[in-house]
Amino acid sequence: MCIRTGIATMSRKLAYRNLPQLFLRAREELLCHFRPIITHFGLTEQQWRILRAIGEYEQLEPREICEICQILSPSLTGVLSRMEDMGLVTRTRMEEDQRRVIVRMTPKAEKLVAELGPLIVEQYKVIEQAFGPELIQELYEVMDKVIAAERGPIPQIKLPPRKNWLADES
Amino acid sequence: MCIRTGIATMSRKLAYRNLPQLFLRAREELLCHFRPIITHFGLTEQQWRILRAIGEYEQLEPREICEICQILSPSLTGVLSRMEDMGLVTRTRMEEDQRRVIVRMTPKAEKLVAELGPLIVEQYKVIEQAFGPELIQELYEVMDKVIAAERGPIPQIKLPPRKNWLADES
DNA sequence: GGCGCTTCGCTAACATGTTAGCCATATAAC
DNA sequence: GTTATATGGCTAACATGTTAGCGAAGCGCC
Repeated sequence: MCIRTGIATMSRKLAYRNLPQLFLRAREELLCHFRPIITHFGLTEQQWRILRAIGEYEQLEPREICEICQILSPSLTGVLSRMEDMGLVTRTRMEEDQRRVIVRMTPKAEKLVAELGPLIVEQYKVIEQAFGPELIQELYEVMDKVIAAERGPIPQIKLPPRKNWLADES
Repeated sequence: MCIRTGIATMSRKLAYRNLPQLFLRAREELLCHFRPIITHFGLTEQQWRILRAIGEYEQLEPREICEICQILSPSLTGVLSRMEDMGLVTRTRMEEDQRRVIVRMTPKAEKLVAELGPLIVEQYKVIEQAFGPELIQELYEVMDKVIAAERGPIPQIKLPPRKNWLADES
């Protein structure tokens, strides 16, 4: 039962299996327990992801944040400038390379993280108990196989010539 | 190596484990191989999800689509009206209950699905081979445990009184 | 019939996702 | 040195995600 939607997980299912969609569902199944905490502090999911990442590395460049937080560059531009306006981060151009930028936390953001972080950990423990530590362990292992595995490039199937579906009025 | 970003999977990692983020990554790891197919036909991810769902059930109401496709109601409103403009779906109010709506595919959309669907299946097989059928099987099993499991309600931790972080200039 | 309550889809306002492409800077080739 | 190329962050345009709340329609109760 999800907090946000109030929907008991899936009354109607799809017959076919769909891994990306399962990942989406599973993500939401977890996230809906963290979201209230994050929004309570006036942050968005992405803003929290970014703060947490900077907290790990002291400072990061936008490219690195994109990679670590799974945020595309054009999105990040907006998120960072909003966070700058909120007084959570600072952006400084690098001396050596005028293209690059360094993103750091402000003291205010550090205090926020110091207060928010432990609550996330606490909620995580609650969830781990509810799911069962074995399942959580199993999840980490199988997800690592998906993400960290060394695979050759996956071939892309050939696509048929493009048809103008939108114009087709038949 | 992801098609979209061109980034070899994760050069910098986070020390802490983060399941929601792992799900996000894993989802992208798969989806980036399907996205080119979907966009080739002028559809978005969500539009394709919806067409595929309607294809299963013949007809659906918006609520049901929201649940099946993991799309929130306000998003769906927009997606559906765009799809209506594109001539892919029709929306009809129910006679018995004037609040409710029935969404159906147009013949054009059916042709599109008939052409697109097999390509997705084909690409899926390629991916399954690359990942290894055992891993895929393992994924389905563990994801089912996460999603379909009967769990009691997960308690929400107590939150501290709200502080006005944004106004705090210290 | 009137009243409170719920459900359903919707709008509004804002944040983010997604694609394409621009511009300045840096780097490599010549 | 000058040119070509690559890189990093950015803008623009559109689609979707997210929260709050509205208005009409159904439902139960009196």
